[in-house]
Amino acid sequence: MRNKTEVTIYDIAEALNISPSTVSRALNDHPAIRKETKEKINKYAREMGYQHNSFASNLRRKRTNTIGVIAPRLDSYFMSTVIAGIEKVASESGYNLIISQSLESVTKEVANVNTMFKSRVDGLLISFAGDTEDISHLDLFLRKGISVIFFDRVFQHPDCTSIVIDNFKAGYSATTHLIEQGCKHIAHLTNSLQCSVYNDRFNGFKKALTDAGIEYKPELLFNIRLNDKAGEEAVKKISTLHQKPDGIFAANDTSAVSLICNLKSAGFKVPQDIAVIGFNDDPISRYIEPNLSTISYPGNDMGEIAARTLIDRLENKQTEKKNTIILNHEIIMRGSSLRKL
Amino acid sequence: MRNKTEVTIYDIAEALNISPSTVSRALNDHPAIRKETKEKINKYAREMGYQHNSFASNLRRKRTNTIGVIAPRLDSYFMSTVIAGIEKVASESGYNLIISQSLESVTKEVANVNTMFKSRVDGLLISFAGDTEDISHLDLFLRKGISVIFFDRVFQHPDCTSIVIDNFKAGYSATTHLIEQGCKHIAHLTNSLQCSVYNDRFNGFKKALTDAGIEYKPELLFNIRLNDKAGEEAVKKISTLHQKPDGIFAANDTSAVSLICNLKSAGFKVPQDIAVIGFNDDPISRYIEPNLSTISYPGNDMGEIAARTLIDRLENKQTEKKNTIILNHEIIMRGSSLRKL
DNA sequence: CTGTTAGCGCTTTCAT
DNA sequence: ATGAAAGCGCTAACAG
Repeated sequence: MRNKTEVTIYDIAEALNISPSTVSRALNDHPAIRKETKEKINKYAREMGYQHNSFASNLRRKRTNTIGVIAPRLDSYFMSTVIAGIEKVASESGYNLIISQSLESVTKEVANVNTMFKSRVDGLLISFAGDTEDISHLDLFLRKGISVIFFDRVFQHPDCTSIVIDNFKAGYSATTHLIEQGCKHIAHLTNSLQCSVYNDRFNGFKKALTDAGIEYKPELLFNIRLNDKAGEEAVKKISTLHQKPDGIFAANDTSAVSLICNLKSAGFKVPQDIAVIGFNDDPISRYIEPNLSTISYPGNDMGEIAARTLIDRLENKQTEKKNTIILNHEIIMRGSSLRKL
Repeated sequence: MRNKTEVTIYDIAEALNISPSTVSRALNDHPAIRKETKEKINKYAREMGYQHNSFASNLRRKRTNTIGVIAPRLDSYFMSTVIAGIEKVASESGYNLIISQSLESVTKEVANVNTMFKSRVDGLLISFAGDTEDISHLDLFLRKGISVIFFDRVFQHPDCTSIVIDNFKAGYSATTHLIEQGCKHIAHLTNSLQCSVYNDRFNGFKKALTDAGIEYKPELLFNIRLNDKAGEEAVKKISTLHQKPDGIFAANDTSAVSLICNLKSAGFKVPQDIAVIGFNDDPISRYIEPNLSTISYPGNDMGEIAARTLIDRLENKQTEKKNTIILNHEIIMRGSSLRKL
């Protein structure tokens, strides 16, 4: 497909009667090349339509200037802001990105990790699938000393920095907010607790209850898939309960919105009968009626910091090596939880 | 960072006392290698943790087995389904993906195209930014005979196949649906008409009006950015009109949903005062109240077909070379447009 | 400041 | 069915 007549540094060298190494250095802005020489070379290279061949370069330098990103899904609002943040920092620093999604399956995650390894990424950013139980699939990276940074859905590992928000505290805040609104019988809608973020939110939830003198009732913990069908299932579960909850903390906005819809269809008033708070500050939270209270999640910051941390390490600009970096969250109060309006 | 002791085909060759070429062939499942030899080599390679070095391979073969994808945005529901479709077909056929977004800016699009070219993708899939006026930035691809396929937001070009839905027909259907619901004074909310999809929808809109004996009124064409602020601006424009519209066809769901919210805040009843139909069948259309009528847009199919078309061409499995492939759409009727319910 | 030279790891023609 | 050898385009010692 490609034309055979690619312009190489040899062509430039020959035409300008200098050596290929000088051309290479000039093109890479090496300090030890005279300014005029550089200009001459750059000008000619541009004229000839020279294109840097990164394969040859990578092969030689044993680096790729590429960062791998693996996320559970790409198509949530939160994740798309994270990716945007990563992309910004990476491209500013001259790194390319390879992005893939595990679709919440550890099997695909393992495959993705292997692909990233074969692509010889210089470093890896990863947020784990919901059913990932251990991180031995990262061993091939860690054994070779290739940097791996976790974000959002993390595990504890001595060699890997994690970028997170304080999900415990956020879960605590969300629950406390419902309690302050007069809720006494609060349910929690969440995914498998295997996943760090959900487990932390759940623990924050429990602690808030305890601190308020409310007993935690296991039948009010709904473990379901937090997608757009979540509300349906949750309402089904609620209908089987003698005492209905008067407040629900949903661990993400997708499920919270679905929940509000289904609660309304089932005849519950939100927030009068049941108050709802979500998690993520997804734009949809501003369209549902009543507008959804939620926890804002700084996706952009998370992406930028994750990428910056990785790149600093790649370039040995290590500041202090922290094991966990915790970002701030905020609670956003809207109609769905404001019972005393 | 990387360990120095990468296992190469030379290491394997030496250990097994055969030539590197045989190892290379065996690893690539070349037919002219004895089965036992292959097995021996594969076994040893696995044991030694051999990893194929695609840079060396790419350098030598002058192919990358990589497809580039450029989209205006990654974070819409529609686009994420397209990407999912592309990824499925590409990975099934052994191709990697490089994905980037133009963020609706032709400047960034040009930069992305150049990056893709430097990355030496084997082929390119592209959907254009809203302000792209011509496609001369693709010349460096076309001049070298590298395949480019357009999807969704397309231009006409003799060398490039376009994968689209029939936006004219869809715009016609959407408008006709409003007319059938009794609307006589219909507005159209759309982006810059420079963009193929919006222009076609607009023309369908106009034709439907004409066919129904309704005069097209330029003051009912609202050219604005179709984001979550669109509704606000549209309602502002509506408030300046003597005769309010009784139906609005919005060219995407994001703007339609924002519009419904703002119409309601402004005291209009939807659909009684103003009926609304959107475009895309974004999940949010099922949450807004009343639920949004819309046009379903087969993102997954579009992605799969685009990738398949490109890969077939890369591998010279060209069936008939079509210039445009048109996918079917469907009209989805929900509450927001159903005035006679 | 610039040139010489030797690979990086792989594929592939040509030869056997 | 296998091997020898050349070279993809670039970089980086080392030498001057």
